[in-house]
Amino acid sequence: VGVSASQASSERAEWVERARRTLAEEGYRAGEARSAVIDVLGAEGGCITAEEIVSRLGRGGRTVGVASVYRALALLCELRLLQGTDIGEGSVRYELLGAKREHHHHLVCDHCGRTVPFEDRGLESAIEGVSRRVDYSVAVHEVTLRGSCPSCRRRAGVDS
Amino acid sequence: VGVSASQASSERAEWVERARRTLAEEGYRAGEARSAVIDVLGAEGGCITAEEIVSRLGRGGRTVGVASVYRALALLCELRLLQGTDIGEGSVRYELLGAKREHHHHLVCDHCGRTVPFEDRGLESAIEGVSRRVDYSVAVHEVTLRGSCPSCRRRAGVDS
DNA sequence: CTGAGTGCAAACAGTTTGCATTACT
DNA sequence: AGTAATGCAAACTGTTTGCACTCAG
Repeated sequence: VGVSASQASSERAEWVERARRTLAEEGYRAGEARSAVIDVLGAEGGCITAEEIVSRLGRGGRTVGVASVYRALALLCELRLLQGTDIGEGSVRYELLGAKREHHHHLVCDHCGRTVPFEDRGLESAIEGVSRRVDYSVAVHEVTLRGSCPSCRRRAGVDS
Repeated sequence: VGVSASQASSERAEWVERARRTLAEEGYRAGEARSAVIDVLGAEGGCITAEEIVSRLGRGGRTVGVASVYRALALLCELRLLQGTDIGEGSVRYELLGAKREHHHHLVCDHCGRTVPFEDRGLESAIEGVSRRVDYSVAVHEVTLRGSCPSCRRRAGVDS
């Protein structure tokens, strides 16, 4: 359906390794919190919120302060290893950025909140077209599609 | 540039009138706060945050509690007179919904926060295409383009 | 009159910041 | 050793809620 599921785990492992390397190269230390956050991001493959990371870490026995998680996320964004997008749920979801700089967007279920990524070449080129035409110089873009996921639609009868 | 400026004031006046009528028809009372919020929305033509409405009201001498503003906005959204979109600034921007159900999206300046609406047929059809293809049933969509507005670009030299 | 609507202040959620402590390198 | 990184708690922002008061119908 033009929808990409989560990346292969090899890809995610590669991201983790690249993140560590980049951090080191840039002179940042590998502290407990930072490493833990990178591990979770790698394990999850992105599309995750700060809170989800904190709770996942807590469950895994690694107690990490929220502040450190936010600081780690901010740093990874700054180093272009991660990108945060506000899908309008009140919290930001973070996506791994690969070398391929793939653009994907989000499909959000208004009922259960289930969020899945998708990508579409036609959409990208339409956006490129608009970007060229407007007087802002566009650096990034975000697209969110909202509706009902298959299971909520089935469960609730009519959609939306 | 395919960018629509703000609607004609007649259109906004029409919206105000329709909002009042709809509210009355649905059995809601026309209290001070509610009316004031509708007036501001009509005067601004949309693309405004709750806080902006509060401060605009304050400046105009009408003291309205934040809570009432949020409640009025929620009600208008429920009645499909208004649509809130989270552009990722931390606050939600509200747009008047006309009978024409026009789709516009946002161009946000990452430096000064200046937000302008735009519309693009090609983008809409690309989105319709994706919507048809995915397994969610898509009800609404939001697109945000981020970058530098002309004046920030001029002021800061290089963009983004 | 009477309850819908309002304002205030307190509560909340997500995120950020100050600061003393910890632990990479 | 020395400083970057961390954790805690307190601050902050945008939004929501509880509750007594008020005013539109």
